[in-house]
Amino acid sequence: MEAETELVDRWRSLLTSYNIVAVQLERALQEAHGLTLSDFETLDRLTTRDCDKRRMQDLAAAMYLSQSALSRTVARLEKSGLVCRSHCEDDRRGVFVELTAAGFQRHAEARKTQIAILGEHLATAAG
Amino acid sequence: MEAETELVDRWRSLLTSYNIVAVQLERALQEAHGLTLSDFETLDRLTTRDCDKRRMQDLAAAMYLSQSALSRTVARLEKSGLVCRSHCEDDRRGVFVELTAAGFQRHAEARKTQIAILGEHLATAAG
DNA sequence: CGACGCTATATGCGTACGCATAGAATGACA
DNA sequence: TGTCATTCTATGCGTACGCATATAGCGTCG
Repeated sequence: MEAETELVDRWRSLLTSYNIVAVQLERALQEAHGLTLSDFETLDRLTTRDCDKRRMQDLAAAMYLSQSALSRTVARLEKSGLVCRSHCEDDRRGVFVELTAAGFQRHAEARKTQIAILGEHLATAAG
Repeated sequence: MEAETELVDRWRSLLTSYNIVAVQLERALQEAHGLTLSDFETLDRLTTRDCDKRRMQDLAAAMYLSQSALSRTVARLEKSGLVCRSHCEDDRRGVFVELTAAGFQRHAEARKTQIAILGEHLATAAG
């Protein structure tokens, strides 16, 4: 089947593009801001929506992380003072995650790094 | 800058596409064949070249893995009997990695799973 | 030959991950 | 109200990862 090798080639290409960018981005965010890629993505989800307060499940649905990984990511961010968690009043199983001022600021700084890395490596990677 | 948001959008798109496929592929390979995505990619690199015997450094260069991760991946594969390692005679620092018969077979089976998952999720993911 | 710098691979260590499950709160129904 | 299935988040556990470093072999220059 020719379709099979074409499919595999497309995947290989996606894999390569992703990793070229992700490796650089991960390293840059860690060194410059002490953030994991997941940390940054989580902050990013919290800024790019209309409301800065979101339930865990909404975040989880929008992200690629497993539920447990997201829980720990938010725990890390809270420990660093970048977000805070509060119980939802209507449904007390739920947890709201909210950006702090420090979280806003850290995200804004990290975004500059992100843009720089993307400019440097995404064009190359994506062809 | 409009160029910035366009750049970020492209990255977000790449990130999403990659993860949709990678998550499914990782799970399917693990469940059906007991292989990590890295395991499979390593086997794949060993079959798709003219020669089935490659040095670690050649593998490392072709892959996204760090050197240490590749070393451990090959160790796993050897423990499972899918590859074997042998010292290079010309340069005894070097290590050759060679597919075993079992490795060939496992790869061939896993490739069917790969194709199936790609067919199912790559089109959707890549749009 | 001997010391030194360089390269190739392996390993100690700490971290983020996913899976399975625990724990807490909800809603429905007897 | 009491029970029970369900939903939402957190956590125990084992695994793969990257970074830094150890180990082993190479080549050069004296």
